[in-house]
Amino acid sequence: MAAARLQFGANGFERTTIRSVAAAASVDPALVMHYFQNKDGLFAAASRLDIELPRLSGVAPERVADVILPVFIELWGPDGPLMPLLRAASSNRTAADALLDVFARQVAPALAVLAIDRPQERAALIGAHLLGIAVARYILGQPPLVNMDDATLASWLRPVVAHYLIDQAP
Amino acid sequence: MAAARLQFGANGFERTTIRSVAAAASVDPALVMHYFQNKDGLFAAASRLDIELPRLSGVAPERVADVILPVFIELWGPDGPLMPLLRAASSNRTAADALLDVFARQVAPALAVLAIDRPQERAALIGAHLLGIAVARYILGQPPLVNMDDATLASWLRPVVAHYLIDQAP
DNA sequence: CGACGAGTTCAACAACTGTTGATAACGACG
DNA sequence: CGTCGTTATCAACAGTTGTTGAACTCGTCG
Repeated sequence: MAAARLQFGANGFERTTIRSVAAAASVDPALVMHYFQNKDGLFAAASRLDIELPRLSGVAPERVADVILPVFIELWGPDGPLMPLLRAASSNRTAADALLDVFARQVAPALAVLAIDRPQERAALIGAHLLGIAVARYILGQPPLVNMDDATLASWLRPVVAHYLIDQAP
Repeated sequence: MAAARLQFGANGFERTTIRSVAAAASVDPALVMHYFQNKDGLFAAASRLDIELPRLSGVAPERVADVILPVFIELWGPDGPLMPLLRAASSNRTAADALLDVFARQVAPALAVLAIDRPQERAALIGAHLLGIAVARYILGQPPLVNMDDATLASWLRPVVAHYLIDQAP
């Protein structure tokens, strides 16, 4: 399981083979098939996730970025549970849907309680921004974002998140 | 070439086979190999891109979003030339580096002329946000973003881009 | 005509993939 | 003791993939 998570997260779905996962676990490939029937089964098990966000109700909009960012980094970081899904999602509809589901079920509602209107749109925009930072920072490895420390990143994001939550909709 | 671009963009690197590209072009697979030596060669040729951004010098920061967005959509959209690279980048270091190169050479300088300081950081944040919207809208297919029309999206982005360009750095 | 080179096809190789069925170890339990 | 279920391994299959080298077509030029 740990080996599968590691390889799916690092290499994506197609480039991780059942054989390589089994080898990393010092186990026969057929054993992996015995527990999870499919390669899809293995992937599904490896990316099963029950993330929990901090309660946001009562948090001032200007502080939301500071509350969210640590959780965000833990989830999306190189070893975070969402990395396999994100890597796979770019060429796998099922993984993409799983990601959308996580967002719709857990992230959007948490943000929506603070939005003054159009909660879905506002949450989607915040989510897209964070997603972009995850891709740029952890997949592409863009230097300015990799080198930026988390506190600075939070400072940049603070007014943007607040804008998306409470500024007048266009 | 058109078939290759289409398939790389829709399915990513690993899931497009030389055989399927050749078949789509009604051609023998060996012919594809004859022109581009490798599958990598084919991919490189398919994602060779010389994008051109509109000149931004003189544009008011609040208008930058409106100027950039049409170009952005054309580049990152489902059939845009950057989609193959993005899909491949999630499990392919070379593609990721190619994307970073495009950004560093073409996008960042265009944005940097308007930044009041720390141009790399500011450009990277804007780029990450747009990247996130591309992933959420065109790869994941997140409903609120898919359904949002471009003008509304521009309105949301307008103050954010301006903030990243000219607001005081943290 | 004959040679040539570009365009194109054919058949095949070697490697790797997901997947399967048979089959061992082996402790638990009656 | 014998049986059972779990844990594990082995060898092998069928399909696909990137890649290769030989060969065929055909218009051009000498």
